[in-house]
Amino acid sequence: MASTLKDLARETGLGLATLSKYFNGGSVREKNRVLIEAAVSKLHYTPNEVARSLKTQHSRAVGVIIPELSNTFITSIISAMEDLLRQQNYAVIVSDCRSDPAREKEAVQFMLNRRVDGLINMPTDPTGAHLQPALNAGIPILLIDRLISSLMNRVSAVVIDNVQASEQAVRKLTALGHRRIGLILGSPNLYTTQCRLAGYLNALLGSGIEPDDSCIRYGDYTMEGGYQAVQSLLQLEPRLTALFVTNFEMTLGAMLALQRSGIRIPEDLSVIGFDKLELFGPIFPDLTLIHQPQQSIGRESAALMLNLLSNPGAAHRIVTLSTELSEGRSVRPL
Amino acid sequence: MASTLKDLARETGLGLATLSKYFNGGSVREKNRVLIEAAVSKLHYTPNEVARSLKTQHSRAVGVIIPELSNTFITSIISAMEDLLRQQNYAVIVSDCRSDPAREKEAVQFMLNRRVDGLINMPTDPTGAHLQPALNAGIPILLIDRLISSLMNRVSAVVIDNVQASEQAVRKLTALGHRRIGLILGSPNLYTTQCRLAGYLNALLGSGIEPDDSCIRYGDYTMEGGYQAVQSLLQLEPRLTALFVTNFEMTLGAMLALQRSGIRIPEDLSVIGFDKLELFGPIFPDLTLIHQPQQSIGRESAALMLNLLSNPGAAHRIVTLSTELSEGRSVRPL
DNA sequence: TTGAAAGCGCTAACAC
DNA sequence: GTGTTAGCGCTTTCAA
Repeated sequence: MASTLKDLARETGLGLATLSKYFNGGSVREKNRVLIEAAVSKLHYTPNEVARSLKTQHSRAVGVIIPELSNTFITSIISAMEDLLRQQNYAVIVSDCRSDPAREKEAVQFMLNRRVDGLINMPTDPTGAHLQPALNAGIPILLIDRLISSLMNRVSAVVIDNVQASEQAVRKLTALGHRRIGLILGSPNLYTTQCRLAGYLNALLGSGIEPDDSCIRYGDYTMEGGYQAVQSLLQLEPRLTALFVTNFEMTLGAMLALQRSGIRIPEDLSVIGFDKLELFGPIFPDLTLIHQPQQSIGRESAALMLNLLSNPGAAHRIVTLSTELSEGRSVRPL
Repeated sequence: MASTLKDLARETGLGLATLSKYFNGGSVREKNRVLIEAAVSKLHYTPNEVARSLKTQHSRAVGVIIPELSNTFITSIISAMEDLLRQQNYAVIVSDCRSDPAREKEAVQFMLNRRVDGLINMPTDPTGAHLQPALNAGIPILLIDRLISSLMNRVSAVVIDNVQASEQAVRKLTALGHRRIGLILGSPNLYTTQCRLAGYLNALLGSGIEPDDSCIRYGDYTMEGGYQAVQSLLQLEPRLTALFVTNFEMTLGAMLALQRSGIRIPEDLSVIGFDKLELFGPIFPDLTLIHQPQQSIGRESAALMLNLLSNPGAAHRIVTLSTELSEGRSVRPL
């Protein structure tokens, strides 16, 4: 259907090598350049990347495997990433594995069959077993948001400093005299959950506060989970004086639950939330929160992957981005 | 690096054709099947889809070009779509053109260079000029969410019945006696904006109400836009008694503005919103709204595309899905 | 600077 | 059922 280099060769009388060189930025005689360009527009020639991929053994495609596509935390990252990758002529093949390890594993094989040059993965399976085939294939792997300890030095990663982010938030509360501080976390087996818990514990211990399991809830990173966690925490005696919620959806759920219980913020309870400056801004303008730089995560990921792609020998790196504590008016001294 | 059919041939002593047949579901002698499977696992063979694509002239990839990746209305559609396409072994290559027609045009060419078998597009350029190269290439094109009138019969589409959705919402208000009904729309040049305006006008005229331009605002489909539109509409004299907001983000913005102005719903104003049952549910549980079936849009799109892909001659179809009016408590008789 | 020719890994005649 | 072979559209030696 589409025209090929052969068609161009016939049209211009030139050889394949000359044409190929022209399209790959080599220098050709001026009069041939003109000849080629005329033929290109006459025949509507466009290079066939599939053939090119087969020959060069580079698909100029990267596979992106994520746990959820309809989550703006993830898609803002992907969006920034895709932008940079496509600028370098890399195609982004996405696969949403719905937080299902089995699908995730299939997705890896799917990507390998298509011979992607690299793999970017926000992992669902915390063991990283699904990545073994990609490691065998020898393509660069980049994790985002979540590390996998058993894969250190074999993959790169872009994450935020979860321990420090959480510690900073909780220290802010302890510094103001709070000692009964509630914590709402995601699923226990997630990397980010564990780090954010560690940061919380660090902060408490740093202030000589004995951690109390009854102040901690696991809310699955969903709005519903945040809502229920708050309802459950409100039963506690002695009451909490402060609360730290560790992702966007749960913060939303928690705020709604608090609002409906008639809890005043910060008079009755100091609250620090997580993520999405731009969305919370209009909805809860006074909320103090930890903000993750999604754009930077996406850009760093793309840059790191592009670097691994063009320097096949390059050592793997872990890039840790820091978060920002955005001060609102939802926290007050005890 | 990776092993090839040739390697398998050497290992098993079989010919290429036999191996190829085996991998494409043909029948081979039982003892050869065993032989092949042993060799496959020994050599870690995985078929090279790039080579296959070149040979068959089918990439088994579809390009998805959208105006925004960090928008859950869009990504819930893509998510459902990608799921079905990957099940049929189609790769989904995404490109976020940031609502920029120039990028959108580049994205089309990018996809064509990669020889995608089909293109799915939520169009930014309402003229459809960017799709011309894809039409020339003869690959199936599927529009989602927005039609392009000049391309009728040359592309397929999956849309919701915007006129009917809007008309239904506004008729509900007129039936209850409302005559001063505010309308908040997206950008004037968008297909959906025009349809939703048409539905509004139909409903008013059906009740003998003279439309009044001063009741209509264009809010760019953003939360900020919805917020400002409400502030502007609140100045009107005589006052509105009802309001219809035509997408998710603007509904959110409008509700916040109303809440902050101390307007009681439905006592002071009847309100009907748009989209996202599941998110509004927890936030504004009593809101009456028009709900678009995103999952169905995604599934229908995938099914339609798969059909076009396997029946190259198939005629283009426009699939119109209907919306659902979810009754809350934000509307009352005048 | 240019052209001829080989080959990337696969599929699909075709002959056996 | 199986093997041989040509060729998809490109890049890349190598020689001119």
